[in-house]
Amino acid sequence: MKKKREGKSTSKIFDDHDHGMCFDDAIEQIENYFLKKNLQFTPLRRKVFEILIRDHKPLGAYEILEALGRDGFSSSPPIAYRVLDFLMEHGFVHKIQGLNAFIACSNPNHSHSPAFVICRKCEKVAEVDEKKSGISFASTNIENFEVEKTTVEMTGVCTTCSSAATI
Amino acid sequence: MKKKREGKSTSKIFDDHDHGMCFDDAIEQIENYFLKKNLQFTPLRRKVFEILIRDHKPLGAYEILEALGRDGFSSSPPIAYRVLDFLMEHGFVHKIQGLNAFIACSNPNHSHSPAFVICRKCEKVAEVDEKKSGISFASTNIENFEVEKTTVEMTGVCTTCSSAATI
DNA sequence: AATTATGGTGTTATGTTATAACATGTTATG
DNA sequence: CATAACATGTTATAACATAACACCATAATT
Repeated sequence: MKKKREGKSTSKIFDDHDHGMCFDDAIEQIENYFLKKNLQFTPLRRKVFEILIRDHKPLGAYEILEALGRDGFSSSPPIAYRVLDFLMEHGFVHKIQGLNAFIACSNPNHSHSPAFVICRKCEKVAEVDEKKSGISFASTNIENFEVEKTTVEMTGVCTTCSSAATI
Repeated sequence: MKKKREGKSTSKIFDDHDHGMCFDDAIEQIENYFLKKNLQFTPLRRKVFEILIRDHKPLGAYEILEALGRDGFSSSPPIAYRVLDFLMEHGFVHKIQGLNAFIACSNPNHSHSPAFVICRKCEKVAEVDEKKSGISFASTNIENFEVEKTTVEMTGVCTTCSSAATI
């Protein structure tokens, strides 16, 4: 059995960017980044990133694998997980813990501590920044602990879904 | 192969409560809550909660199942997952997404939006409130979206682990 | 040029986490 | 008693993730 990962939404936070720009910009950014860092932006890595950025929605590792298979790449699990780990290390992909899914980063230049808004009905996901989320990371500073990474996910229902349906 | 979920720490946030009190209080609280709500605090549910509260550390579902088996309960997966879902619904157990593990709530009276501090070395977990975490949920209010649940996890290294070792 | 090291990809097998579907028992209610 | 609602039990399988090792290309070293 398969979980669905699809849906439409007109909620602002999910649609407040130009997706065409988003795709081109993102590809260019990642290319430049890897060039500068002397890292290989191989066909496989490019393909995984393209799969994620073109849908601009969270995909499970096995969905990515299917897409890779359709495009002539190997589709055994380690392939996807390795590339995803690599892209996550460099901040171009994030994992949505609540969905066991992966999504292309919306703003590699900005926050390294992204927050996500997840509609549990349509499973659309928006990456938001401090101001939009109302969550302040400003003083994330805990006694006797060095925070390396923060996971912030807000699950709920977007207006589109809540106005459309029952529970 | 099995992941370890153990370790020691003297960091304040991990040890700033009296565990004896914690156990007794928690049992009493959950009993009262279920009584008031007319819900059954069955032997199985009690056992699962006791397993979690006595260790006071995150346990995987299958670790809980082993413990249940040792205590004469069934140890097939749905048993644990159902009870955990039930206890989570009522706020007595939280899931630590970053560890795929479950932990007893430290303060059922307080925040419904807990934040967790997770040491990636010893895997100790502390549930913290807004003030301690430096994260403010005060204005968590997103346009066109109704937030139902927040997940906040801060992963890093506690002082004990960082002073003890190499990476 | 041969050797070795490194990094990327491929493959098999298996480990780990979670749920579907259905059966059985138990308690509350009409 | 009948029946509904809830709790637990069981089997099977789905979904997610990693270990371990093989192969090939390119870079660095001799």
